[in-house]
Amino acid sequence: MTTAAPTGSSRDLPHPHRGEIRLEAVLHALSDPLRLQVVRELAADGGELSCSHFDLPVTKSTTTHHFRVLREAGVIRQIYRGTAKMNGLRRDDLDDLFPGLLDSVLAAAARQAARLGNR
Amino acid sequence: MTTAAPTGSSRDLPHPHRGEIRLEAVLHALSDPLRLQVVRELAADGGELSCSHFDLPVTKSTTTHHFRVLREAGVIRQIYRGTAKMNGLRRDDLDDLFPGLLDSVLAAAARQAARLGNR
DNA sequence: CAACTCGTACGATAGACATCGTAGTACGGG
DNA sequence: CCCGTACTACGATGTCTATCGTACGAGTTG
Repeated sequence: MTTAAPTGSSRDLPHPHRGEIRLEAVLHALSDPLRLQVVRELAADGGELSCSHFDLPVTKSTTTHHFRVLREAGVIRQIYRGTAKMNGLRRDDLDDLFPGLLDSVLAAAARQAARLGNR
Repeated sequence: MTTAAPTGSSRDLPHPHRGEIRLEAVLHALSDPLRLQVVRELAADGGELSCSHFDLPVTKSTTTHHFRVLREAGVIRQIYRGTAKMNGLRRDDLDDLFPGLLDSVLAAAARQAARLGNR
């Protein structure tokens, strides 16, 4: 299935180059509750998750929109793998540009979730 | 008589209680370039600065707006001192709620400023 | 090929936000 | 007591954003 090629998908998605990632855009991307939740799950998983894995309380159109915001801000990397689109955190790039930032935000999110009664 | 009250000012500004500060609101407040710049200057100073100390490329109305966003997000504390309004970072509260977050953001901002040619 | 799944594109809409200008309020000093 | 300084309040405006619905495109599989 799909031979052994690296998912020779022809559909490519535009990602900002590492040097183009702006702190303000990253913070803005993370300031939305749904997007922050997505990032938390991606971080917890550590690997790649398909868009459909997330059960967000919005329509698919809106989900697409949020994933694009995350991708264009440089927070996640998206690649097509067959019919699914896989999402992964750009940990390497973010840690290189802003050391400790992602971990602090994730820790803060976890802390707040615990404080407010995580469910 | 406010006896030994600190600057017995009668004008009080509404601040969120420590437990009401939301991570998303903080991130959103910091995602604006002007507000991030203000926070950086406040952090660098360490103390309190008046609104008029900042030379932002916007009108005073807009400046007022940005300071209110920062205050309502719980990032800064504002108090009237005579005719001036002094602004200070809520380091204690932020560090307690989200340890390391503020420092990471400040470090990231400094890093990006250096990378993009700070002037 | 046809059907199905996954996700996109586009258009619409309501709300939020950054910005301004003008008019007004609070304080302190001459 | 009047004026200047510092900041606010309000209204207007253009832009951005989150959301939806419907129609479509790309892959996989029967």
